[in-house]
Amino acid sequence: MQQRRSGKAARKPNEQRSRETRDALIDAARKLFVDKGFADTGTPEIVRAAELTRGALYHHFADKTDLFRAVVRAEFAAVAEEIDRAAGAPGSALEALKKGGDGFLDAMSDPARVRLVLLDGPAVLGREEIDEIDRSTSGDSLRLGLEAAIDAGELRPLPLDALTDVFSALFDRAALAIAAGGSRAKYREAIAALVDGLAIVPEEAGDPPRR
Amino acid sequence: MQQRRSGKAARKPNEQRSRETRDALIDAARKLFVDKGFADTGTPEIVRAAELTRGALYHHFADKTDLFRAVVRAEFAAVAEEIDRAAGAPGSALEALKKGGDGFLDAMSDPARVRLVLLDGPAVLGREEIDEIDRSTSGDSLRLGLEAAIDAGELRPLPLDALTDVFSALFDRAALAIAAGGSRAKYREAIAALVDGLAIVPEEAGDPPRR
DNA sequence: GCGAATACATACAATGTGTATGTAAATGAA
DNA sequence: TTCATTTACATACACATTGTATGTATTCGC
Repeated sequence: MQQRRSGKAARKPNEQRSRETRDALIDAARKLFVDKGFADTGTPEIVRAAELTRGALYHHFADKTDLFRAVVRAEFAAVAEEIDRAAGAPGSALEALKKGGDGFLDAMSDPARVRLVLLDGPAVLGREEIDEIDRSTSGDSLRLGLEAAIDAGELRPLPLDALTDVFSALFDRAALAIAAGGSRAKYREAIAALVDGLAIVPEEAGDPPRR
Repeated sequence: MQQRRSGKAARKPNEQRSRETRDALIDAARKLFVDKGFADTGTPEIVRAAELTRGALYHHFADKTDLFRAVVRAEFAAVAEEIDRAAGAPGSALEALKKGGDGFLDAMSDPARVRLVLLDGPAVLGREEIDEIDRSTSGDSLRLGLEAAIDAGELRPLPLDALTDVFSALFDRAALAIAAGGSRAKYREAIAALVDGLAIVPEEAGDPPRR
């Protein structure tokens, strides 16, 4: 016989082993980063939780920040997926925007996620990198939605960059506030009012929307 | 003769000495926190820049975070002062809001300040404490402005908490984007459009504002 | 089956944080 | 004035954490 199969639980192929180790580290780190923040979480604690050693961590990640990066990326990916799944049928461009916004707030209903994506993320990785991650995962769907609405003549034409950014800020803050105990209904109302305010009402339709 | 006045540069009274030391620490820390971030700035570096020792730092501040807190508080105070100074004559409630917004963006035109107040601040001290500092310094002027505009019938009635928060987010993001090189004019236009969208147009005035 | 690469574990060096302790000058009461 | 106390630091230290260097067992590719 070869050295394998000697009763001692054979090792898994490298690829699977690596993936499992990485995932274990990311999972453990996510929990700790969320509970105590990036700065107050040490690598010894992370590997203890993952039942590994720091050697494994520094083999798979360049440093602690790089592990955090992986955690945040995974979180963004999960958010994007949830939003996509909740997107549903198109309808009007404005409707799509609204749906997307709701999807975002749903996806962000987890305070842990909010902390990672909106608080520690930008501070640790920098806004620049966070924006890049955002674009690469959620596919710039907000910008596209706004552009479509403007092109469809449903929304007043405004600088797209700024508008996108400003709406993104709106939703981010709403998510932050809701995670902190704020009333989701009130934030939805406020945001809806802002969107409606930018909507172009068909000439003869009379009054602007009242609700 | 007494031991004083022996040519060796007498020490200053305690109060003044303390104030100068604290200020020196805060100044040095501010510069470093801005340049390299909170986490990557060590206390040895700070005291070296301030030409003091860590003993002085830990005498005046509970820990590194407490020093950061002092830096951020000073920054908020400076912002509030600038805004107040730029406030000028009242005019309509909506005008006051606009003035306040411009004042904020002016005060926030320093990227260093943006980083302290909008990036590292919330991450290090927590959003809760930052909000409290904000309220205690800028005196909740945004909320009051919005409330006044609503009461004056110039703005659609919406949940004040959420509206305040959402507008605050708008301005914060604009400041962030402008500090990162974005076009101030575009953000002003986008925000102005949002405000106008919420404005109540007098019954007979006809079209909603176009610009 | 064998050399090379992979996936770790262990040991180590450097740095930073907070604390304990020591000291000189300022303060305040007698 | 004197002297005890408090203030404002400086110095020394104990501890934790980070990243790196090194060692080792498998697995991979030929």
